[in-house]
Amino acid sequence: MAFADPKEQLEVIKRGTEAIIPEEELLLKLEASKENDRPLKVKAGFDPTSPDLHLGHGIILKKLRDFQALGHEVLFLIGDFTAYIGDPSGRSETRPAISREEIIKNSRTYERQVFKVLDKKKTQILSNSRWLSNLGSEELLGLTSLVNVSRILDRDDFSKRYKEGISISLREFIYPLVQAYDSVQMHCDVELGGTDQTFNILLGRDFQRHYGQSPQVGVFLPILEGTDGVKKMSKSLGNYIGLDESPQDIYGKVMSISDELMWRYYLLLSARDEKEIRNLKTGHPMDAKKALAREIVSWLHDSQSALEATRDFETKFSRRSFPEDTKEKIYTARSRKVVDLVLDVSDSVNTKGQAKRIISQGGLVINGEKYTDPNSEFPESTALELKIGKKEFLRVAIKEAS
RNA sequence: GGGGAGGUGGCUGAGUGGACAAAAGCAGCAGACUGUAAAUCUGCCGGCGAAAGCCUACGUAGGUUCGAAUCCUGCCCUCCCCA
Repeated sequence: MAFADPKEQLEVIKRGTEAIIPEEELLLKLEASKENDRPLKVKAGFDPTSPDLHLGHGIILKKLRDFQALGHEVLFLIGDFTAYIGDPSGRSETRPAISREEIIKNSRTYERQVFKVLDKKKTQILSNSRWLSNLGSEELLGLTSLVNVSRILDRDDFSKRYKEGISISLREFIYPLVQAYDSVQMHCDVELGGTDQTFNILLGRDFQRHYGQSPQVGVFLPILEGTDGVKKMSKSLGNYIGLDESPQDIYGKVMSISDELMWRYYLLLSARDEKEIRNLKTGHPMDAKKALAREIVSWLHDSQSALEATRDFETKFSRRSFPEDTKEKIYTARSRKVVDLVLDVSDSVNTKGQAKRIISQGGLVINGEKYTDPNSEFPESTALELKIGKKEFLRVAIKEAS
């Protein structure tokens, strides 16, 4: 296929990135690629430490997608071996160990989620255990001699931990080395990652050079803040929006971010150009937020689901009435108390204490009526509409216990 | 190898024999307010129980005691200093 003009390609690639190191080299690579009619190999690696990818990963996937649209080849690396080591990047403590089974399970879910964004035909999925689990100690030692301790301690996250007297395990020092070694094995031209990956990705350049390869170019993307607006989006902080979540959940979570954060999300996740965004800023913030939520849902699902999620949200919150596609549940009445009803039927309530708390604080509405006494009885009807807290809506069919 | 300091609820962190299901802050949840939010305010925030109360929990395993997060011993883990 014919590649576009390298300079134009570079412009597309640059959009939304934080840094390209070194930029001139990328241009050279793009030129060579066009000349030889050979696509660039673009790497991005994710460690399957949790079953869900989120919008933070989404930013990187989007950029990979850009590369694909320009005709390049994406090597999507599942860090099933590196997950086992635990990436210390940006961490203030050692990652908890994760079991093999979990890693395998998570890897599978990644493959599915990734293709919500990437073009299957231009993507190769690789696992680094393929070469890392057979890496001999001799070779590993060879890698360790390529890096100086002082250089590794220069890293912000390490030096901070060191100064604060927080433990650093030797295995964490190994992590950047094997990530860099991945690039050697994969012969990458480009590696994408968040800015927290700077050290690891640049180390890949040194390693490739050492192995006689032309060093990869690092393309760095901004780190997305989580829904709390302060910390980086991550599963362990619980402030994430998963790529795999339902349209309703994604929509709702986007709507729950602050106005300020919304503009950051626009910048990093929306396809809209600056002019459009500026235009939205003059309107009502809620409309802008709805537009963003809708855009993100249609990106991860489709426009039909986005429309439905919009409607659902409006009935639920703006009009505070019952959504159409409410979950239906059957409750086999072991008692007539509302606490038991809530406990058995709700997905979000797990203990009786929690059920009592929600009820006594006014979070339970049955058929439009508030129930504040946990021990009161629900009405004698075979079908009830429950609202539990602000987010959970249920239609419950009552079945008498036999 | 030697010496010292520690390990408390999701997190930070107080508590040094009974008043401790354990201060305070953060996070979370509910309510009010609103433009969905955010911010703010109010309340809740181990489990079971209508309640009285019971059970589980202060790294882990034992012990002392009428009574232990608090004292003793072994073990595990972390940090600092020296070698």
